[in-house]
Amino acid sequence: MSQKFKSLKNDKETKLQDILQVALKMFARYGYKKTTIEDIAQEMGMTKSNIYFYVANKKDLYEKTVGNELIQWRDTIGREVEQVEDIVEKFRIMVSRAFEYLFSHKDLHTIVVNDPGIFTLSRDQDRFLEINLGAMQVIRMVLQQGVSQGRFYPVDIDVTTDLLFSIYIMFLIKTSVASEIQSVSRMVEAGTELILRGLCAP
Amino acid sequence: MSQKFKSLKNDKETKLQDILQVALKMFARYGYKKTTIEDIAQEMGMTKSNIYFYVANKKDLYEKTVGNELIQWRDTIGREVEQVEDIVEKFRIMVSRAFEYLFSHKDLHTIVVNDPGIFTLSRDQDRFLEINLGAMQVIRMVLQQGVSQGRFYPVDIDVTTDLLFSIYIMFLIKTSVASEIQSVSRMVEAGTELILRGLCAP
DNA sequence: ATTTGAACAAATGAGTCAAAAGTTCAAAAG
DNA sequence: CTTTTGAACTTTTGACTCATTTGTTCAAAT
Repeated sequence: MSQKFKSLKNDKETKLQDILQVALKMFARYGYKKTTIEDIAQEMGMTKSNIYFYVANKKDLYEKTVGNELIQWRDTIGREVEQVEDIVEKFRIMVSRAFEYLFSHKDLHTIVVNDPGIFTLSRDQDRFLEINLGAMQVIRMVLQQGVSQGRFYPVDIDVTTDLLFSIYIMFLIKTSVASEIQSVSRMVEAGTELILRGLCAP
Repeated sequence: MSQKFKSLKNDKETKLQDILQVALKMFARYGYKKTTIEDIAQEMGMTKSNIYFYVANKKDLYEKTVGNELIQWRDTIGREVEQVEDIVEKFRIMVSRAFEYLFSHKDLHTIVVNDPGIFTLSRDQDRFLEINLGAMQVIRMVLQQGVSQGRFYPVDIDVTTDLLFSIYIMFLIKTSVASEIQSVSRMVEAGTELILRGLCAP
């Protein structure tokens, strides 16, 4: 029975994932407003009322769709960072791979461009706070390792994590504005080296 | 005649300044939409049509009002920075005084909170680009001095100026969101020290 | 050079309405 | 017991009208 229960849950979770993939394409192509539940149901070959078996409402569907992508993004970078030995190199990889990921996932990138509210500098209007707290955890780990290894200055971990995450979001906002992508990547590079110099103890 | 011309221009400029001061109070109190040209004219003791002798239209009045404040802000900080000898202290003063200024000018602060578009990370939707380019000039000067004195690493001045200005705007956006003011000021302090360490050559 | 009043133009808010989209749920299907 | 459906219900949207307010212009007066 536990077996059956689990397999059923898996089926539901799998179909939800299918829905989220379809929704991702739709939202990227038409935007939130122009995409209807019926559109997505049709593409899935089901009726729109059935969508409500998987999500609570349209907004929930959208947030599950975007949130799903953000989680994969975060976890991918987290895994890649873990595999790097040297702490300075780890920091560089964390930054560069995070930006590369966004550029190579066009649907997510399009959604982000059309919905600037996804990245916000104000914590209390962050619709993906929980996910972002996890992303901050990646930064925090790197700082902690650097400090405990004696490679970094003994900075205040919490404040510095907030600071670096805010700078990261600032760059994401800048890259989300279609124009000026070239100048931003130069700024990211310069910023990474400047901050690494500021972090590293002599 | 040159004398007369000049005094007349001064009168006009002076009255424009009066209008901008009245408009500042009004816009801070009621916001852009709820403030009418008639409100301001009445407060000035003139008719609304006369306002158009000083400004082109309502939007122009608003931008002159805000722009005027931004220019005073920028110039005040610029003057204060000039008077500091030591380059590191100069950098610290530039940052701390810029934030203190905003907090001590409540009308400007209120307007900024109600119109988040005043501070934008996207250059091509910056309504005050010209003024902000001047503000960046203050940063650029400090960087140039630091580098030419050999106190700072020979960083790329243009890219680093862009970077620091973006971080500055990021902080302004965060402080414009009523909440979390305390945590932001700690981040500004931490950020200033981190960046100074990254800038300073050993 | 400044100011005004009167006239004109544009924007706004309230109200109506039908169509479209979102949502619920009892019953059917598997 | 899980999943799906069709039909009914509710909410939102967009198009339209209309009176009022607000923004803007300009010739004439100060």
